[in-house]
Amino acid sequence: MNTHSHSHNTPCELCGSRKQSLFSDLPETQLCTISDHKNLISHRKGQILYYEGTKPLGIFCINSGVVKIYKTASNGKEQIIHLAQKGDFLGYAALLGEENYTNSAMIIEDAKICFVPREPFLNTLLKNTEFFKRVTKQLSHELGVMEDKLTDATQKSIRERLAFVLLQLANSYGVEGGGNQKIDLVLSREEIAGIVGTATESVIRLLSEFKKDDLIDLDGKRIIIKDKRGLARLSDFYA
Amino acid sequence: MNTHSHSHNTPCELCGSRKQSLFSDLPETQLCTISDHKNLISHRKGQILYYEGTKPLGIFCINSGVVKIYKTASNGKEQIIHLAQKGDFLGYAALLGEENYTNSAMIIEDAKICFVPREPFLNTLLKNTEFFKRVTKQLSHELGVMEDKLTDATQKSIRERLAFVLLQLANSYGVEGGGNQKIDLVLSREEIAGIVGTATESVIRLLSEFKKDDLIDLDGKRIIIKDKRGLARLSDFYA
DNA sequence: TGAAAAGTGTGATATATATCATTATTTTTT
DNA sequence: AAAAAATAATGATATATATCACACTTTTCA
Repeated sequence: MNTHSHSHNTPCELCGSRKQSLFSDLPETQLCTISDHKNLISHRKGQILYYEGTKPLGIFCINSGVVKIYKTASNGKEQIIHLAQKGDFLGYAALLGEENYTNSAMIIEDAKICFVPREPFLNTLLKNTEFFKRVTKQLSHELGVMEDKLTDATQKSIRERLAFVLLQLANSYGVEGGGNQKIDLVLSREEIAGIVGTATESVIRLLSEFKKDDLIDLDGKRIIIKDKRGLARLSDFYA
Repeated sequence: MNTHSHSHNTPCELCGSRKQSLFSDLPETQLCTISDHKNLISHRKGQILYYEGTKPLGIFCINSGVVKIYKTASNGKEQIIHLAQKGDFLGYAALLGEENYTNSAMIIEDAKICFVPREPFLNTLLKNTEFFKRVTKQLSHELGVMEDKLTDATQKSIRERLAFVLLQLANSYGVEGGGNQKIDLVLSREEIAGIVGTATESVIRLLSEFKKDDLIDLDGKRIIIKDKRGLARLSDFYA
């Protein structure tokens, strides 16, 4: 390993996104094991991290950028399962499930991502039960989230779901400005449709409807949330 | 513990459904720990095992019978997440996720179910890494299944989904008879609607349409699969 | 055993959303 | 900077499915 690649390959101990990740509580020695084997790679928007149906060789830990996790349905449309960002782990479910990837991952905002090979990851998991528990806890949590998504998908209208998705995006990617919140993430209308689970045209139409109703504003691809409460009412999400 | 309850409380070592469960590879001593703390309870159809939002105190292992795992949507309708049967574990995701139950569980076919309290279960998990891995593997697998369900829910029609659900039910609960397969499980039309994620009337209408098209036959609540291939074609499920 | 309740089946109707077609706009490429 | 490609927007249309209303049947239970 040369000096150059080292300078790009910050050790986990010093990694800023570690604190937000499942690695946050790992003791020094185990962190070093991970760190020694990991490999930081820069990815440009549009690149594929892995494909559904292929064999996982390790896990990915996002240092910066945004990744969409999606499935391609039999009609060719993409269902986006979730958007992963800084600190998120990718691909560990497939690894732990001893299955091929059940989904694909594509970079949607330029990203730096560490790859940790199977062995050091699994070894650390087995050596450190607390860490194992933490990973399992995350897995269980994601299962609960998926149950919510399924229920919403079958029982709510597209309008409700879109309003809800906008609120979630604002939560995760919102930046303040002029009293409003702007969703600071470039998503095509087609991708928004993939998150909601609907047709692109429906998203376009509903967005302009929301704009007409002063719930949002459109600034090119960016969406500005003007009336959070109104969207929440629309999304049927109280509680 | 008196003789009576003992006779009802077969030790795990002798339990017939154990072989199909996550407990199947547990060594004798650990199995005894579980066995000593478990409690077998008989449940009648309609009884609730646990409610969404409550705290899990242990896990359930189904010895016989069928349990529906469901969520109640904001419109009051039930989304059935899955049907659990002999050998299935229930509630471990909530336990491992250290969260309240994210769903509810109701008996839909008279059942005998063992309850294993939190502590012996978690202790065994931590003592036996192989067992822990196996549970985690199952969890990961379920996550993949949920991704499929979400994608189907957003991208397939109700007709396609109903056809697919019938095939799955035939797989899990089918009994041979007269060359055809009969789904040997009593589900109300409303419950089928809850699995598919649609309105009860739509299920009723589509079922009679399937019958008209000679894909199925209706014998009261039971459904007889006459043309598996036809249903598969309809469900858009090749591969 | 008979009344009440729950579940099933059918019809009429409304409507949200998918689909197809076309134009306008933005982004990318050369 | 022009050309090509991709994306966004809008309109017209079709239709699957939800919803409401009511009759019929089966199950529950008092």
